[in-house]
Amino acid sequence: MAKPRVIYWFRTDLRLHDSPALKAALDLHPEAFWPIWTWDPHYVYRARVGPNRWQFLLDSQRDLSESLTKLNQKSKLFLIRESPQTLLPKLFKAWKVTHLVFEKDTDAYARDRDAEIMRAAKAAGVEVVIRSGRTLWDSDLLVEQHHGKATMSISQVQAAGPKVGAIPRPLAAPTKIPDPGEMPLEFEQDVPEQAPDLNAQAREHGDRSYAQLAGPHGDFAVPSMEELGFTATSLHRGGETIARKLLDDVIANEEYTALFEKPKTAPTDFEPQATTLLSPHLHFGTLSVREFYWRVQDVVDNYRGKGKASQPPVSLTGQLLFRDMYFGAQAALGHAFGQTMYNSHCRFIPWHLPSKVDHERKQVTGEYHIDSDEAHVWFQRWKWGRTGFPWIDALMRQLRQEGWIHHLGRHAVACFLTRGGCYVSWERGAEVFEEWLIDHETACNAGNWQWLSCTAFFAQFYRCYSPVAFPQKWDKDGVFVRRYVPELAALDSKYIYEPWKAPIQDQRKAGVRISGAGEKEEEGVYPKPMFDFAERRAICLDGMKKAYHVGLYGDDPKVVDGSWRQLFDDAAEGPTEGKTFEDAMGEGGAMTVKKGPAGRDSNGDAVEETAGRTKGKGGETKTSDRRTTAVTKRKAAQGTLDGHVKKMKK
DNA sequence: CGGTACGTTGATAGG
DNA sequence: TCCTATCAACGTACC
Repeated sequence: MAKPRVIYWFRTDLRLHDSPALKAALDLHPEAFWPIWTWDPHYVYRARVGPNRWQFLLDSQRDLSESLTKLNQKSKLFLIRESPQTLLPKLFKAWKVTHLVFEKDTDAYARDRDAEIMRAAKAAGVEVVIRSGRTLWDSDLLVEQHHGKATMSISQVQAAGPKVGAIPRPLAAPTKIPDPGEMPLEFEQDVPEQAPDLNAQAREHGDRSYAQLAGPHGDFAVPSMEELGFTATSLHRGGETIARKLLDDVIANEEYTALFEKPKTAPTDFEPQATTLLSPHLHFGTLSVREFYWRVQDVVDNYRGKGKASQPPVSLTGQLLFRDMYFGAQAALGHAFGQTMYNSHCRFIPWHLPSKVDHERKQVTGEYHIDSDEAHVWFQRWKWGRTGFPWIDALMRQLRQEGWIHHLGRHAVACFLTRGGCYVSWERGAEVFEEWLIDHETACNAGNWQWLSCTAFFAQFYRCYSPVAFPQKWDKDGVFVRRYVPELAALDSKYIYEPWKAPIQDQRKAGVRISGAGEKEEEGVYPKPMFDFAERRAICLDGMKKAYHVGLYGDDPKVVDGSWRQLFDDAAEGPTEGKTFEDAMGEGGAMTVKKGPAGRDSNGDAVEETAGRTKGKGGETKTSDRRTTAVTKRKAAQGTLDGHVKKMKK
């Protein structure tokens, strides 16, 4: 029998410590061992990845590569620039590979990709070895122990997890690795199609990373930011070395580790932030989640200090349980988990700016309908931190610059965009997070957006975050706002969260004018709030109540074919303008993407929104005209309704 | 079936 | 500063 010639395919596990898959690969005692990374065009062009996450990835790859070289001078992370689906079959042959080893990835795209790779490996006579290592428990086994259903609450995870088994103690890092074999690349490179490149807007020039299979110097090196055309702004850097140092620092502080309660940490803290900043390392696998778990758990078990150690779900280990919960939901629901349409667990709410859907594939296309110009403006102002609400704007600017905001900050901006302000689809917000977060994790992002928008996991929509009151719990003087919205740095504390209330003299004294709608950045000017929050909150609350009463889910035939509109017609209250959109879903067709450009968003190239460039559709229906009028009237009535109701009750 | 307790992180008024 | 009840009210688990 031939001696094992093993490709170890790094993907979600850029580390040497505690990697079950890496251990399995080395336990084969390979004659040749190639640690590789395939530069996947799906990630480069079709996923939304902003400059700061690119920087974090390249950091992580370089650090791993150096660590591999320390174990064997001849080895490194060999980065090959081609789609794995086309590349790996060629490598199997050219390098006489006997085994392919990788860590299990339950993301919807990854499952499709890996199934294809496994078919190719079978055809080539290559044995595939897969190990779970990304979560506390194998997500598929977790689902199995939860009776084959999506894990939708933390108690379900706490019940099903132990049935899968005890969380394994971390494995040691390898102390040596075998030599790589010869690496002939005597085959054609399949150069990927760039378009559509969802990251084109953020690049300074076109992507150049596919110039050669082994990179511009033929040395299998990690691409540079320059090749990709990005400039990062974040100081949060990647790599296993940094991850382990961060973890050591957390663990060294026994009190912090043992007493940690997430809801009590301050979203307004910066330098240092109130939470661990380890999430991006979990995402790239530069830190093992099980190692994190046990290092924390050992501190908790031995804690004899003041107070009682905190417990899940608020404790540090509780945070990891949530991560496994979202992974379990995604493992059970697949592609549908990342969208409303066809998602059996996601409530249908007639949000503005709904996703366009390819009904053949039952997947969203990445584009969206502009059903309301007003909502679209609100969305853009939210994204770019110009809503006129300093708390929201500070968070969104911190997110763009640093790629990270505190969990409760994410709650604040997510609630504001969806059920507590703009009534815009959670999918729009999730896309912005996907692009800008350095710790973006598909499962957690989709899950958390569903949670905050009260479409799944959480239903108490009447608990609404105020952009004025909420941050004052931690930061009365608005130090956080002054840091990220420097226009307001000198404003008196009593106006810091509501600058529109500052008298002209106070504005002048602070060197800022509260004026305009934030169309463009102007020295010394901060926009007026884009709406009356109390009024919007009431309208949204009413819309949520109505939508909950109707009780549709994303996989309901009425949602899919557009006939849901009839259910909202008569008693429609609040923001059901969603139904004015000239969406072809109403005809039940899969033609949502096909209709020609026209309509009101044809001039809307303000949609710098990645796949945006939403081509609208012409042709308002009679119904929608009627609807628009009705809604306008209703809006006016409701603005005052909230106040009246309250006063009457008192 | 009915009632009740609970659910990681709301806002507000009042003690 | 910290605690409580109220606001108007969600779904789920469990007795």
